[in-house]
Amino acid sequence: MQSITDTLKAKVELALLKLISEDELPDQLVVPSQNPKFADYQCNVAMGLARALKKAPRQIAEDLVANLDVSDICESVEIAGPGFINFKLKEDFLKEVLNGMAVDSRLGLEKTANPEKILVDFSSPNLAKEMHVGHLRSTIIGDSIARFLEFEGHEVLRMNHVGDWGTQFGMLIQYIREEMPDALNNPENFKIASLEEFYRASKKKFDESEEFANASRKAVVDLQAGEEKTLAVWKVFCEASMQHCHEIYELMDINIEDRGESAYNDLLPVVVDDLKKAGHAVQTQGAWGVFLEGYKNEDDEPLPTIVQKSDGGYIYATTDLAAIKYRMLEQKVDRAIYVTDARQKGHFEQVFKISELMEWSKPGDLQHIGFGMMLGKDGKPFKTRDGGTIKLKDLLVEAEERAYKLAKELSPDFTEEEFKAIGKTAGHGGVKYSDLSHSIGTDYKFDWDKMLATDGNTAIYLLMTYARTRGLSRKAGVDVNDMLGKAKLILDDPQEQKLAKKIASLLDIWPSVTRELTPNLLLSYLFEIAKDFSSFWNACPILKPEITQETKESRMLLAALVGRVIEWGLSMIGIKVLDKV
RNA sequence: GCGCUCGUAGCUCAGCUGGAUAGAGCAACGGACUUCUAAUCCGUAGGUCUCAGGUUCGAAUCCUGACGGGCGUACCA
Repeated sequence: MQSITDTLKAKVELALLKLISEDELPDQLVVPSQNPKFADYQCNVAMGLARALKKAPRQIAEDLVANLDVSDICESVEIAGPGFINFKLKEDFLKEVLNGMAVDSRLGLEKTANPEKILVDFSSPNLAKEMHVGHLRSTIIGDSIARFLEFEGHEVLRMNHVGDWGTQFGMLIQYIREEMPDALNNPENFKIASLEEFYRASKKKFDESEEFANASRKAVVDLQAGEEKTLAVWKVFCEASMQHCHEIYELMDINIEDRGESAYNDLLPVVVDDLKKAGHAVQTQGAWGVFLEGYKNEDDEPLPTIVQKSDGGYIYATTDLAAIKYRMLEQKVDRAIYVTDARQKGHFEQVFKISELMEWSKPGDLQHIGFGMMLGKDGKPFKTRDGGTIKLKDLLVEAEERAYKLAKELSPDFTEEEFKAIGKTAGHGGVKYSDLSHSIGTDYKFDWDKMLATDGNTAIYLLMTYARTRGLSRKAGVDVNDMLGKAKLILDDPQEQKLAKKIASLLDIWPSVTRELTPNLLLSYLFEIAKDFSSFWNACPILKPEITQETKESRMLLAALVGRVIEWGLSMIGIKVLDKV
């Protein structure tokens, strides 16, 4: 469906083309009015065109309006101030838009006209250790972006580029060899109770025993040489660790496909060879590196991106390049999006540039989305009381417990089953929501109390708003969704009008959310619609006896639309709604 | 040194492809419950958008420079 802005834009463009040529058209022809006092929508182009047209802005505005026919959708068009053109919407048109949204399973949001194959690289923990809060943002943001793109109609590959290779694995392999020989005979029964402890125990032995340390180093060599028995132990370990990860993914309702770094092992020498042959990689202080323009060291000398170490080993740039080559050339993806911590920005810039030099990708094919740090309430990195790393599992369990307790406290008459459902949804959902309600790029402070607050921009507030629409159905004895496509809208009360406009503006918000990949924009919209619904709820009775049948049905229809928008919107960040909260 | 990034209300944060009087939540203060779930709503107050220049009819937004914080700076990821 065309959004109201787009509908207006098309008409303004038509009128404007009578005054100027097509390549003189400004970018933003129509925008929603910032202050509803002025208008619903406004056009600000007259001021900008004054110089080019050598006319007073007000005159241009008048000429534009003279050529403009919006009588079917606008109640009034007024010129104000220096040359703002203000549009006031016709109620019938607003109703038309809402009715269109009501009967569409996608709320009027169209699929993309150009579906692409898009890879989203996210989560990507290191298998040597248990997942911790450091993996949270990548997992949550990546999943949400994948959901956006899937909803848009793209083919999305959700890839878990797990760290399953490297020197730290030697130690762990040797530990299994010595302490858990059973694992080798019965790999299917092998389970690591606590990865963290396992790592710590291995590390301890490594530090204490010279013999063990040497054996560990040997294990790395064996591993890289592809020695069969060592590979078998490694595999056992990786699978056990991966199982841990997927327990967490299941808790968080996240779908992702694993493909470890080790999958690119065979490609590493090939990639370096490619770079050498193309003349991009050159020898530098015993290593091989690519000198890119614009990278300098302290002495203003060119700085290379190392792709092969002086000892012949490969490093992360090599692995990432191999993955890019594989993804672009073999998997033939149109685009790849990397969701990692913002500190890796420089690294990806370099790797992307090298890929472009090799013509594996074009500018824009590869995108790095860097997120800021998750900090504690005090503004310092989020840690346990004694300064340790917080395990992701522990965080999720605590979130669930806190939400469960809160529900018990506030709605004591609910059933145990309902408490549990709220614990899970509001707990895990709250973690997702508090993360995604902030802009991705900047650091944000995590605060338990804020995450679980019943007011403000939180998951609970939205869940509760949705539950209200369900409660209304129960009370009325009729599902509000039955009104979709059936009831006739009446928008007499200011709160009804405000809410109706907010619902319609989804059609404007969503395209920029998917274009810019900004979950926080979607969530602040959902919060606004929930707020407007609450105001409406308080001002506009629905089931009171004095309410006419028509008004009742119209208001139930509005409630149904709000419910559907919230249900859909939360699903875009991986939260399922509940009938009772 | 160089590069990236941030600086907006007491606090947490939006807004940053330039538009009218800079927004929201929390906290503060004042109101509304024999309720359609008050886990809510209505209202009040709160600002030199770090600072200084510049571009522009118009700057929180773009440019330059300072100041302050965070991060990155060749063989870790």
